[in-house]
Amino acid sequence: MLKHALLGFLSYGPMTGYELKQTMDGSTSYFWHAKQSQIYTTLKRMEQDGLVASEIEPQEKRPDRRVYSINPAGQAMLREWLDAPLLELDQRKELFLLKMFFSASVNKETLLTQLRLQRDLHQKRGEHYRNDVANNISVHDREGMHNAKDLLMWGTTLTFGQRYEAMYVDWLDDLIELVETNF
Amino acid sequence: MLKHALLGFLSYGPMTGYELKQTMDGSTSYFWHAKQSQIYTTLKRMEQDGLVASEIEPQEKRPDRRVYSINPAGQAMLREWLDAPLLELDQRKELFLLKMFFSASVNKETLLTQLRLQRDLHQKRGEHYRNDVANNISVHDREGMHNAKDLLMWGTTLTFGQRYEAMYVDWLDDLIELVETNF
DNA sequence: CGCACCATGTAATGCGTTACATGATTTT
DNA sequence: AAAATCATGTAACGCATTACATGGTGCG
Repeated sequence: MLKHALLGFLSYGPMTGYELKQTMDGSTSYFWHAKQSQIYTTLKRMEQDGLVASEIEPQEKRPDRRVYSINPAGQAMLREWLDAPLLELDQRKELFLLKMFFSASVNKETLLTQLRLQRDLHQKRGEHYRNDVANNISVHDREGMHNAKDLLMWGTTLTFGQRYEAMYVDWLDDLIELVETNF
Repeated sequence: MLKHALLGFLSYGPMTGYELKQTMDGSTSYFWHAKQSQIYTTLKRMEQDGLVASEIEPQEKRPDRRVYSINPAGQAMLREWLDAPLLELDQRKELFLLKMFFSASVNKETLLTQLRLQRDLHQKRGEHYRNDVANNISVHDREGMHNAKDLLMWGTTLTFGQRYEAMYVDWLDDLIELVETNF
């Protein structure tokens, strides 16, 4: 749920909706993302529910900023969420696998085109993690605003992303070979 | 989208909403699932849109069955969907990773409990794929109603599921060790 | 006797996306 | 001169979940 992600980020310090969007895009985006519009509406609702507070910070030459900060109720909810174990795995949805499941009747070349494109996309995303995201984390490191545990947890989710993409590419390579010889 | 999954299954032959739910649970559920209620409402909408047709099959001692079959418009839509390549990766959402991202402040033992539980769940799901789902596919094999290509594609999605769970368990093992020594 | 299975659906709510709406400043 | 960035939001729509509602059959 977006609410928890926003509480998590706001626990590091006050931020605007705009900044939250950017921060998410540069960190959790490969396992949690949201559109600008959803962030704004969710923050508004969270304020009504007393989880966060906002203050308008006037600016010249730039639109005014609405800066949100977490308040005690929000902090309590974040803590509760973090402490509660996930008792069940969420069922995933992977459109590409669904397509493959039903693709026996697809023309060989059409299928190979799709598989190679998909391979390319996962390859690129894997590289993106190794470069951009890793870089982003080390920037926060140098800022010295976060402790070693934070960096460990951020790094570990990044590792997950890399391994996931590597596994995906391997699987696609195997499937491409299978289709080339068996279709 | 559920619509495509339903069209895919109905392309194998007519089925009721109830049977579609069961079939999905026993095959695509680890990359595409739906609740009974959603299946019924979606089928209804698809019939209004002219993608499928339904006929009521009266039964004694059992509630009447509403049997759906795919019609030409549905077949065309399925074909179109299968032939169109996915140009972008869908952004995933993985609640557990989000939690880990913000878990630096969580108590060591609480965190380890969560990690071990999660490891257990993924381990079990991996086994489930190796047993139940694989078995399900070989049943369809013996029925002789599907060709070699179908079985190849079904098997390959199953392989994906197994590798995914194996990767997940490995990652959790590494993280557990990291937390044990560094927290 | 109780539980699982067969079999269908509707209503309310929640989460998320797309489209709409504005407009100045800074970078290429 | 055009595009990206800064900065905010609302409205309509779509997909999915949860809860509600019903009731007979078969098995242990």
